Amino acid sequence: MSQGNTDVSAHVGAEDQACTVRQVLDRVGGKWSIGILVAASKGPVRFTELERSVEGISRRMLTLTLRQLERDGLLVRTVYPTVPPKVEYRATEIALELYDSLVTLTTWAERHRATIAAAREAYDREHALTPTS
Amino acid sequence: MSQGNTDVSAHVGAEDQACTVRQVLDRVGGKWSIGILVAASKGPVRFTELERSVEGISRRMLTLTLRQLERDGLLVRTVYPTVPPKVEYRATEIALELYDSLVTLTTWAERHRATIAAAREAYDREHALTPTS
DNA sequence: CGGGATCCCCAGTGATACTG
DNA sequence: CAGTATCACTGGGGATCCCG
Repeated sequence: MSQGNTDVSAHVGAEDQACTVRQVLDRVGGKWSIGILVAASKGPVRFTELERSVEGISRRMLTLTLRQLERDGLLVRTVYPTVPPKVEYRATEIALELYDSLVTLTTWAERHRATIAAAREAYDREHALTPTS
Repeated sequence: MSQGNTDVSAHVGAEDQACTVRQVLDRVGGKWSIGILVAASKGPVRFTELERSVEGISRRMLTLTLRQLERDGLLVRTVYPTVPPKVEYRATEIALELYDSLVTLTTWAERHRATIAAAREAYDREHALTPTS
């Protein structure tokens, strides 16, 4: 707290920040959370729509992830008691805000994509050389 | 190759964004990555220092995570061939940039901490009600 | 259609001991 | 000091079947 940090009134220390970040990561770090969030951020979406759009997800994981996101208040589940059951999932305000924040990470990745690729290549080469160099 | 723009205003589709975010998440989504990054962002740090500062981490996971971060070019490993071996880990530029981006997530979490807590409580209550209402 | 319940597998992780 | 090696465990996630 020796330094005036972001406008957020909070003056969390580095350790606390790490902790807070972890909380977010635990929330959206799941293998499918982001995909679902993305799909739902474009408007209400139905279960089977998600099943197709997220691509690769199983029914089980779709349900589980949906429940988790709903529990955290990132999605709203609406059931229409029609003859063929119909359920819609809608992203909440905070989910959309979160999505915006995630874009920051995307830009970071875009910016340094080449750098990271180079670093990996260098690392892999250096660790594949025959010992007894 | 088809894209040569540096300004991230690029029009990546939602699906691509989800994919990109996942890449970042896979990189720092590990249980210990953030903690190490935080510790290393404050200046060069030694192995045992990390072992103590990250608190809770095992030698094995420290090594593994360190290697992964090094491979991705987020950390630089420097070995001093002194009598007692000495190795220092230093966060790179892009790691510090990433850290900045992660702060965005922190602020999000701070802002909506109460909202999320309330959502959870509501969800849990609603799903614990005695059947046969 | 939209799930819940069950079984199973394996990647990630922890604990401990050994080495240069 | 800074790792590496080995073993054992856990739970995240896939597959499948069933139900309202």
